[in-house]
Amino acid sequence: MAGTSIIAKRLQQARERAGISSQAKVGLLARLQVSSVSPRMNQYFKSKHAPKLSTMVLIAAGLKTPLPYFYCEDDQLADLILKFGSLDEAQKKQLLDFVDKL
Amino acid sequence: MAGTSIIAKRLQQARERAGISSQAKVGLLARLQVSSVSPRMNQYFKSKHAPKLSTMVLIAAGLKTPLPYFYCEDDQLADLILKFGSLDEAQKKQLLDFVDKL
DNA sequence: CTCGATACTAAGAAGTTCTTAGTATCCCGT
DNA sequence: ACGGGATACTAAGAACTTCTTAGTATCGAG
Repeated sequence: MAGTSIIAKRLQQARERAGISSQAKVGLLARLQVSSVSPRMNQYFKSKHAPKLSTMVLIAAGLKTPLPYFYCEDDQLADLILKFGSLDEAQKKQLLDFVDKL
Repeated sequence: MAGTSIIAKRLQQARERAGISSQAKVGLLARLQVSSVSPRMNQYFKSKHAPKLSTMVLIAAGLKTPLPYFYCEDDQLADLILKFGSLDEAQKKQLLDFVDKL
């Protein structure tokens, strides 16, 4: 049984944000094997099992969401990670400058 | 065999930052079983195996480093995650306000 | 060169996820 | 109300991964 449920919570949020109509379709975007994608994704969404890292990399790519987002318990930091991913290079630099001056 | 080597790279950086003299001692801080901590940690540092999530949670706590840091490929974002962890609540709020205005 | 500490490896034991084969539930159209 | 399709969910064994044991290798200090 999976220890924490960080991944399940973030998967659900990312799915909602992307407006994906089923758990299984999240797995299909990650190019997981069609025949088992539905129970497998359900196991992740219900945190019955934790996906191994290489699987989580595929899912993160499929959802176009930074990998560390799915391992982040802190909601504020999760939000920051998400927004960082949408910035252009100049904005990223600005943000890093700002944090150094705090 | 482990897919990526994100974790290994971040473990090494966190270890150096904390000034810990051996791979095994990182595992001891995480309260891993003494008898197998040395090969086990070596497997993580060399990315022969990937620690399961519940183990990585312990290691992150032992190193007083945010968990998502160890799953972050992007160096800029890794840096941001690290620094976010050291801010007080007021500073975190300032940072989140700033990113929204970008 | 020897010692202690650290790094590393192979291979089987132990534990986990992944697949198969379903059932359950929800919602919509008739 | 009923049937059908889509989605959600579960048990249990197959397949695969990590974890443990039992070492060897390497490095630096004395």
